[in-house]
Amino acid sequence: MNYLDELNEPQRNAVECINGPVMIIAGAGSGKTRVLTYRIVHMIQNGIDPFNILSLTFTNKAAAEMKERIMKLVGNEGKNLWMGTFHSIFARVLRIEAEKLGYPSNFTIYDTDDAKSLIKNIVKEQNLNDTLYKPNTVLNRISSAKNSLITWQMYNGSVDLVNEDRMAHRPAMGKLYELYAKRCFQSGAMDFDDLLMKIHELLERFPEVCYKYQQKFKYVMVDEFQDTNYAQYSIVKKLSAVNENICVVGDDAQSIYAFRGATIANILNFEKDYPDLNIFKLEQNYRSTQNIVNAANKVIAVNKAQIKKETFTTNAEGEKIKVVQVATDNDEGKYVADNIFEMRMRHQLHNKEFAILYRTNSQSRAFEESLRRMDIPYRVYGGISFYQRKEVKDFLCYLRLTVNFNDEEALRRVINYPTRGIGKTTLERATVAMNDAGKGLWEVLENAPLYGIKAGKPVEDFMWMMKSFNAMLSTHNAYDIAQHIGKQTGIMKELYEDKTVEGVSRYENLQALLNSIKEFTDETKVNEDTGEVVDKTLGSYLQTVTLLTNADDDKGDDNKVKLMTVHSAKGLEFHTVFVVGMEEELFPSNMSTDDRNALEEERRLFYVAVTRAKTNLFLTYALNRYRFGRLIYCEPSRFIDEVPEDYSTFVGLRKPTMPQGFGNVSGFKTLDSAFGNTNNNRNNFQRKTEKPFEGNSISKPSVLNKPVVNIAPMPDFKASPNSALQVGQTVYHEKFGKGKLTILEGNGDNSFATIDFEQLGQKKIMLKFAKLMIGEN
DNA sequence: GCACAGCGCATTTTT
DNA sequence: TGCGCTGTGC
Repeated sequence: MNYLDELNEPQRNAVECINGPVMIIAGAGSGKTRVLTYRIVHMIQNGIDPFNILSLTFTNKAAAEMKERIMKLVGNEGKNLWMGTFHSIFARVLRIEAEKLGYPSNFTIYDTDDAKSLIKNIVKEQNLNDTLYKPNTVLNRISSAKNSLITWQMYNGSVDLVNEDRMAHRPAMGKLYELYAKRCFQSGAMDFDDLLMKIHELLERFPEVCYKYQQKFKYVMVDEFQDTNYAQYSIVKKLSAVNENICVVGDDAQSIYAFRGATIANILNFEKDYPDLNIFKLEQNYRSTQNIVNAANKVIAVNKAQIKKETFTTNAEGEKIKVVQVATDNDEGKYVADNIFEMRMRHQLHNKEFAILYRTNSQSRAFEESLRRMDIPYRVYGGISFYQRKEVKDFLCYLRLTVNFNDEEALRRVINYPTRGIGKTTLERATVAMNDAGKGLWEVLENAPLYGIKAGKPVEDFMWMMKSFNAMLSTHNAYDIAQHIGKQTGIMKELYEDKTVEGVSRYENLQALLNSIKEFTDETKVNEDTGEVVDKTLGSYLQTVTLLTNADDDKGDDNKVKLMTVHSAKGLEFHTVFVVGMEEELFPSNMSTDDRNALEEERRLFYVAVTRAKTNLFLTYALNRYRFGRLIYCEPSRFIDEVPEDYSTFVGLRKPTMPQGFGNVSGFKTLDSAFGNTNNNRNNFQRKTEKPFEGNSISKPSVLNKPVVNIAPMPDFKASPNSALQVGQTVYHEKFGKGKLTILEGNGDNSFATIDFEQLGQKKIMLKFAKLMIGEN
């Protein structure tokens, strides 16, 4: 069968348009991967050499899957494609060209933990306030500079940036950037952002190198274009400047990584940069029911910033989206587990067809408990990856140091692990000497007397041992060296003898790591660029390993319910999806509610969550939730309101409580009232009510977030400054009317007022959102 | 150098 | 709440 016949018209047009600049706007579930795959197949079948095709993705997994699909269609030729993540592809190029930039070709890649640890050290060495200069804060600042291709020299030369830092009371930021960059360089290390910035520098400074890769990559494709940052776009643009065969695929509605420097501006600039651009829009959704697609469209339409597009589907109308209110986070867990149990039986579904999606990882606990209690197998995604585990990282640092003595972070990590009597003082003195002399830590320790410090026998022994490891590099493969290191350092023995539960698991983890290294040395790999067999040295192994993440060792086929953040659910689909914790402050996150762009990103995130569902979608929220150890009241998320009633059904499981507002007023019915229970007792959410999934759902109330009672309009409502508020005052709320302020608590953005409203009773209100006007007493 | 108590602080994270 | 970091006491 001809692959072109499997495509709808816009899909086919996009596949067939292989020359010149192309932009494919692909709505959720519109068959994007299929289009990308077939487009490459189409190129190859039209005589384009796979060696000349570069295809960039965001995860190794996505790349691997696509490559596999292509190889099914074109055979082994597909192996010659350059397909991978931005970082892995460019790391490969940088290995070849590193020396031009003054780096060793076996440079180390610092992961985020290495970077933070280095920053922490620098902040300490500079005697700076570590609450002001938190590693995260500093790294984010440096990272966003790098993502915008701003070097430390440019940074310090920019009046705006320097001023910004001064205003934020962090005047040393530019200096920290400089020191950080220099230390990385000295360590022969690049962080993730460097992999992009340095490639750009390479192409910019060495025209002949640039030309070489422009000739090589005659066709360039970029997936998830909405998630690229400025640096990535600049690189891609440069690479394709000669042939201009560049194809980008993305969906602005699914841009959820702006917080990491991704910018939708790239989509808009693309249209500007390539006036003869061919644009294709894939708007037919093959994944979800009409109810889900329509609801998603309505939700995303609330955003102001977006490219116009309307997805549609010819799928069945489907069941309505269930909006579920429960009393507490534990009830939410129970509700979801009960429903999975029930639906599994009733519709013959597998565990793996269910997903529970939440905004923050910490929400997983309640669900884990309830799933365990019902014996439903599940898997939690996210959290720390295998390679970030302490024992794994420690071991990898030995390997890193063996290959690159200048790798300062690795050196610091292992120099006294297992303990060998090299203490803080030695390292502190060496650090001072290192900074004075502008040399690396290894060099200072190696020539300690030269720098006026005593290193001592333990240091000498350690360095001698490391050199002996290093000497094995040319004679032994990665596995042999790794095993030798495990023995020689005593790490394996130490962990083996630890018989605690954690100790056993640590030992197993190291065994797993060793196994994966063995796998690496056993299988023959061919460099896709040159066709030569990849060597099995430790250096080669380390090149591949740093860029792997937990998303890559996904055992996605297990038949288990999947628990993950909405972010990590991107690109996936499930029969039934529970989007849980649909509450203000949680989703949208409280970090996002005071900034329009951030809020719109949260909404796009919600859009991503909704569009993961094929058949059934539940949106659940709790009225009370334990957060940071306290029981707090929650308001339903504003996003719930944005899901039109035409496509949704409200399921009330517990009598809603008054204090949060949105209570049982004007036509709002709960299960209790549907059952004729007119108990009007407020605050009785402790009371056990009916079991979930008994199917007594009723129409979603229309009052959520809308004025609940007729309140006489207040002419000229003007909020008083929060600082002027006092307990006992009569205040006016824009929507809730007149009331008496009874409690004031918190401060700044976290200020709350409890107000006894004349019409509505007590409510706790966050001052950041609800401005109050002070009335006359 | 280690074990433990106490404090403070909490997003999301393809690389 | 629960984790990670810091300081104290052996």
